[in-house]
Amino acid sequence: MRWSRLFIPTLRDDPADAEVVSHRLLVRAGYIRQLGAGIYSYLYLAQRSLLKIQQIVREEMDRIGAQEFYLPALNPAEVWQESGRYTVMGDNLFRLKDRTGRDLCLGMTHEEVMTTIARSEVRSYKQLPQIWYQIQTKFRDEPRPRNGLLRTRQFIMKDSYSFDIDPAGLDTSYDKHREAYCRAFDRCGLKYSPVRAHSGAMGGTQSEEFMVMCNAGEDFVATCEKCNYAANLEKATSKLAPVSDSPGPAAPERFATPGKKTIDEVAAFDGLPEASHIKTLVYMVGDKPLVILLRGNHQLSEAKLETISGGEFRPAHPQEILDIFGANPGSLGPIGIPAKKAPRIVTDLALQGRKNLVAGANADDFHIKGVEPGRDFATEYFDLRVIEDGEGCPQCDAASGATLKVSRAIEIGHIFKLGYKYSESMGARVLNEQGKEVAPIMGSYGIGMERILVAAVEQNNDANGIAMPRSIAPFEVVITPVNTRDAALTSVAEQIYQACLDRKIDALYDDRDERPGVKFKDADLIGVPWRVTVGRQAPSGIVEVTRRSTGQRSDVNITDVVEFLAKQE
RNA sequence: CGGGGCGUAGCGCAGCCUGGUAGCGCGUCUGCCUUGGGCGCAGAAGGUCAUGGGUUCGAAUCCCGUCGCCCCGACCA
Repeated sequence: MRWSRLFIPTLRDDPADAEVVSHRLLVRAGYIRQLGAGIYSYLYLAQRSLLKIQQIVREEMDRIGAQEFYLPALNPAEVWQESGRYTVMGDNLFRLKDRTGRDLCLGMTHEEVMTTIARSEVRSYKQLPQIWYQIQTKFRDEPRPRNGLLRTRQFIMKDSYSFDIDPAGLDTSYDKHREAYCRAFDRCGLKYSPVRAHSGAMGGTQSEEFMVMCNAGEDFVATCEKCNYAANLEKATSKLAPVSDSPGPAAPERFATPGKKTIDEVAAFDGLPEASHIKTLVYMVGDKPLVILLRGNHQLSEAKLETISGGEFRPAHPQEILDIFGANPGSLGPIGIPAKKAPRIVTDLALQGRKNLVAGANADDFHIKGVEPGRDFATEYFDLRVIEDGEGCPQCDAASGATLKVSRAIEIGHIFKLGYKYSESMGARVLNEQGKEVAPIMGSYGIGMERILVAAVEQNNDANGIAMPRSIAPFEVVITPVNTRDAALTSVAEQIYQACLDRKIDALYDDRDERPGVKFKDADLIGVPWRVTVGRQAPSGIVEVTRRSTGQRSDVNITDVVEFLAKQE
């Protein structure tokens, strides 16, 4: 392509409304323009890049035997009502009505549509396994779109769905996806890590996210510095330093704590560390209260709560708390809850085996000391807290001193064993070898296309702009004659450009009548990985090749330059 | 949904407090010049000041409403 004929609207200044690097650079480099909140137009450069990303993903999906479909984005509401997600997804689902008043929605993923196809067409275990995928636009009415292409309301996703006759089959489909994802992300030039992920209330048995560590990310990942442990913070566990409690009294003792409500106020008042206090939280699961006990200095993980709550939950309102406990937040505890309420009490593992603790007395301005879980109240134990940076790795020997580091990350892909949720709820059935009707077991697997682009820019940029990995760069090479009015230079440039095309190298010919500085700046900004500068040495048969990522330059004979370029990364 | 900020030329911004008919830099166009890192000179075009209402002789400026966008939080298969 000849740059003089292209629409590449680069900007000198950063756009005012862009914060994160990738957003700023993609706008400045003329890849994208915003149309509305969370809605972007992908201009020529972004489209070229995204098409390359999609092609890589497509090739890797095809390699594992997956079959590409093209499915409707516009879905009848009934399909989503059947799976239950019409209500579960709440306001995140874009909803609309057609002229006759029928309810429709815009697909945010395609479990429902895929399952609809499977249930009406797949009859026998002999037809399984199947892996079906699509690379299409998805719609989500995000409460808060942000960070350029990172979180948008319309985006391109590769999503695939596997159907297997049994869990072993699902394992195979899942593993195939894992491999395909690693290959695809490697080919895209990303540094990423698969991490254990929270599988949500869907009842999934296993789930991994593919994460790219960078500050623009919205997710948090805990990684071990010494082993391969890596988990989403929603899922991460840790080893805590053991706490030895003094024996304390034989039975809990009530004491006055006038005006002390928060853990740190009570701790300062009674002189015991925060870790010797019990934090009491109250949630409503449906219309039933759930009491959650944590160590005073620990944080509740709502993601972990979700796996044990058995339903939709929310923090209890002050009035509900008063009704249950007869006391206000700040003085709540597991002992002395009015018997007729008898709420379920769950306790974080960090409190198991502890004694001589302080909890609220369920009377305003009073606490109880000498509390021992198990002895003084009955409870179930679960992992319920959010781990913190610097805690011990759950996988390493405690003696090794290996600690976890919490970092921000972008989720570029997610693989997920769905189980029977959709096949059950939507009535997909096949006959097994015994002639018995069974629900196929499903997996669902997603990759965010724009997020690969975003992650690539986040990982590969400098003060001059983007340094795109070659495999997904809009162009692989830019040929830059230093002076377009010098026919000796332009004829060499033209010749190299044509030779690149013949050699199937994606080349951009910067034939603009601009000063060299302008061309260099623009080439650096848009991130073309290789530049061939046709300048002062051209008359003696030499051009200069510059690698964008490192700035490294080599003088190359004009006759060799195309082969040289073909060999580089 | 709660909190904060912003909306003036394609982009970045000033002007608003203290009302008097809109300005700067970059970009764009024309001509000259220049050609290895956003060069220089001269000239030009380009604005319903987000929008609706109000106050006023007069509103970008003051008041009220609405819309949009950004950030923080809540939320996020």
